[in-house]
Amino acid sequence: MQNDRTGESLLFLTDEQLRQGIEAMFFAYRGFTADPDRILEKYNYGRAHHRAMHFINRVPGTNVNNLLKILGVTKQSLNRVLRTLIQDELVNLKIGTKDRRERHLYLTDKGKSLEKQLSTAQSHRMREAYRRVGPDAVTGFKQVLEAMMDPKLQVTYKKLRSN
Amino acid sequence: MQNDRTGESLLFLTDEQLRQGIEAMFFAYRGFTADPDRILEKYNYGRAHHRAMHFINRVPGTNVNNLLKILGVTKQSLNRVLRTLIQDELVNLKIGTKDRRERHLYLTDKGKSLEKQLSTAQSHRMREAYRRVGPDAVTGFKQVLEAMMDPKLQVTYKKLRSN
DNA sequence: ATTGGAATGTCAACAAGACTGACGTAAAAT
DNA sequence: ATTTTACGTCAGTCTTGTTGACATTCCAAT
Repeated sequence: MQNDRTGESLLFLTDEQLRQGIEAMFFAYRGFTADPDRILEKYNYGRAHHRAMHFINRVPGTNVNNLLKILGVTKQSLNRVLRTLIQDELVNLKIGTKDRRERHLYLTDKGKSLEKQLSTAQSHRMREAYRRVGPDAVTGFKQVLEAMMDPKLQVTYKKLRSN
Repeated sequence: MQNDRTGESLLFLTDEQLRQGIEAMFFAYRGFTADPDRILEKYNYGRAHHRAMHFINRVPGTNVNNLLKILGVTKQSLNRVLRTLIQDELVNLKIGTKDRRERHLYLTDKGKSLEKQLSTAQSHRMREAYRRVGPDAVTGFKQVLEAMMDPKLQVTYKKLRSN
């Protein structure tokens, strides 16, 4: 017997249904990163560079500490990436005026251009997926993802929305 | 029939909406892997071991080549992981009877037990998320993820469902 | 029966990207 | 004056991915 798709049926979610969700996440994430990865390879950058650029673009002028919290890596790990991005003039440092210990991060025009290229590629796949499944599915998609986040990251995620 | 707002509203998908989707994937994937990662650490295994065990459990008796296609890594990379899993007696090899070049992979009882532990942890988070958002959102979630996969992986994903 | 190619394993070398630990410097806060 | 914070950096390690080269086994076609 099939479960009817009412609220009650969620109490009887099968292992199989949950496994499908797990596998969907796994395979979809591969697709999600595939297009930017191809572009990054040409410039000898990796996913770590992409993520840094994405969030520097999203929160221009962020300091390093804030970026660390968003990315969830160590400062040593981020520093390695930032160093190359600054050397290659994709990212600019500005020392804080109020607190001169802080470094504020900005994308240069060159950085903005690459970031645009990457996000366009990534968005394109997402836009296509959205188009195929329709707006209601998109709403559900975002709701489930948000509910799967760690509480702290959920807060971070919501804060980004209000920028 | 599709929602009649479909075509229209999607034409106005803003960069902002797409960016939110990108960030939701990024943050949610962190949550998705967080619980199993904590368990794996105790046994000195990594995500690669988890993935291998997951799919060996899912497709018992799979040969190496098939597993390689699912995982999308090189045989050398997989081999390193399999070697430790076999040494630790989590995975069993059986040489094919029909084609004796092939190695068929199975989880041992010990392997099944760890896999169960990992999938329980991962499913728990997903079940909670599903419960909070309701069944319609879950449907949308899976639809978008499926639409985001590379076509070949989409086929792989569907094949797994019919096991 | 021989041979070509497929499936698999294995060695070596390497790189990205994560980690920990330790240390240094500048500047803000107490 | 001292402590704390923000940031950078050096060194070493680990996982997980990569290429390339080579060996073994053995099915299948000639």
